[in-house]
Amino acid sequence: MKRDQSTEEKIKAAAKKVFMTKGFDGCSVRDIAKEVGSNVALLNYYFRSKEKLFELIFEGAMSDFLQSMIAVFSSDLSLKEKVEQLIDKEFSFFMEHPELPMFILQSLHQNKTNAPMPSQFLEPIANTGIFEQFEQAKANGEIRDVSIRNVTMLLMSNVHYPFMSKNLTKQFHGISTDQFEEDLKKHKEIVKELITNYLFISNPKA
Amino acid sequence: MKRDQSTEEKIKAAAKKVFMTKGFDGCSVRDIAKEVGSNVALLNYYFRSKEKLFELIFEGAMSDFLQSMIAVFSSDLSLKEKVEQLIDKEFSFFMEHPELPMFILQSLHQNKTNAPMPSQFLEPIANTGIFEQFEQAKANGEIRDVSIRNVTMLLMSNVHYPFMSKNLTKQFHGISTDQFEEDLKKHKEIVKELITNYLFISNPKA
DNA sequence: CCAAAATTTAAACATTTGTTTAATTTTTCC
DNA sequence: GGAAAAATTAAACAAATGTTTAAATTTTGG
Repeated sequence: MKRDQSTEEKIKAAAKKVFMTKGFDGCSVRDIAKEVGSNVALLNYYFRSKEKLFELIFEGAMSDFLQSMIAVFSSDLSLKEKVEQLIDKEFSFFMEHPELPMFILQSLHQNKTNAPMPSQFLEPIANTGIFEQFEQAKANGEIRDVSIRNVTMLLMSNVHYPFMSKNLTKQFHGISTDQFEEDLKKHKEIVKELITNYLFISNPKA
Repeated sequence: MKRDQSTEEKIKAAAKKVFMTKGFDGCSVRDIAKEVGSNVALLNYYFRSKEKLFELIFEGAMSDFLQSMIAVFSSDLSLKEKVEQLIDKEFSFFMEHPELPMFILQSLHQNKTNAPMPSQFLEPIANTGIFEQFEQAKANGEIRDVSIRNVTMLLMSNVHYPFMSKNLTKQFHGISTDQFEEDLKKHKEIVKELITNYLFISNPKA
C-alpha cells in the first residue's frame, strides 16, 4: 500500500528544478533521475512518461504563475491600489521564482503543452470580479478608455520581461548581478508610476 | 573549387528557420537536413557541427536584433524623435521577425552560446553616440534623472515581450491572431505615449 | 576531354534517448 | 512472522542522436 509519500514529491521537485532551468528538450529523464539520486525506471513508475511528468510540472507552474494575480484581485481594494499591489507582489514573487516567466512562455511558444490553457486557470481570475471593476472604473471616467487586454499587455511586459532578459541585459550593459537587481528595483518603481500615471485620469476634483 | 554558392546559403536559411522555431535542443540535424532537402553529412561538410552551425545562426540573429536599433541611433534626430522612431521601427521589424526575441532570450537563458556577447555587437551602438546624447539631454533638464539602463529595460520590455507572449496572451484572453495583432498596434501607440510622457519633461516654454 | 578538386550521397559509428522488463528489496497488514 | 503489495533497482530495448567514413557524382580548369 502507501509507503513513503516523499519519493513522489522528491521526483516532482527535481523535475521542476531541471525542467525550469533546461527546458523540456534540454534535459533527459536521466538528468532528473540523477537530481533525485535514483534511476529512470522510478520516474516512469510514478509518472508514466517524461511528457506526463512535464505536463504536471507545467500545470503547477502555470498555477503558481496566476496565483499571485488572483490573490491581489480578490481583495477589496480600489483599482488603483490593486494595480500598485499587483506590481509589488508580482515583483517579489518573481524575485523568488525568476525562472517562471521564461519557463511558461517558452513552453507555450514551442507548444510543449498540447492542451489549450484550461479554463481552470482563467476562471478564477474572472471570478475575482476584476473585469467588472475595470469596466466600472472606465464608465466612471476614473481611468482611460483603453481595453483591459492592453493594460494586461503593459503589466505583463513590464513585470515578466525583466526576469526573462537577465542574461541579455547583464551582457548588454556589462553589469553584475547585484547591479542588475538594483536596476530591477528601480524598474518596479518606474513601472508603477508609469502605468498608474497613464491609466488613472488625474482628478483635481472628481 | 567553388561551385554553387547557394547550397551553403540554403543550409543557413533552413537552419535559421528550424532553430528559430524549435530551438537548439528542440530539433535534430536531420530536421534541418530535411528542410534543406538533403542529408546530414552535408551540414557537417559545410559547418563542422550542429553547435558551430547554431553559433553562426545565433550571431546572425543577434546582429539583426541590434541592427534596427543602430539604424535609428545613427540618425541626427532629437532624442525624443529617436525614441519614437525606435519604437516604430522595432515594432515593424519584429512584425516580420516575430520569433527573434524569444530565440535570442531563450538561447542566452540556457547559455546555448558560450561566448559572452562580443563587443562586436555592443560597440556599434556605443559608436552612434546615443549614450552621450542621452546624458546631455539629462544635463539639459530635457529628460528625467533616470539611468539609461532603466530606459533600456522599459523599451525592451514593452517592445520585445508582446512578441514573445503571443501564445500566452491569445490563450489568456481567448482571442484570434487578428485580434492579437490589432492589440499589438494599439500597444505600440500606448507605449510610445507612455514612455515619452514619462521620460521627457514637459517644457511649457523651455 | 580529362584528371583533380569540390560537392553530394548513403551507410555506418558510437552515444544517448525514452521506455519497458524482470528481478530484488522494502513495506503493509492480518 | 509471513504472504501480498508496493517500491526500487539494474539491465535491456528499440529508436533517435551527432558525427564520420568512404564511395559516387559533379564541377573546375587546363
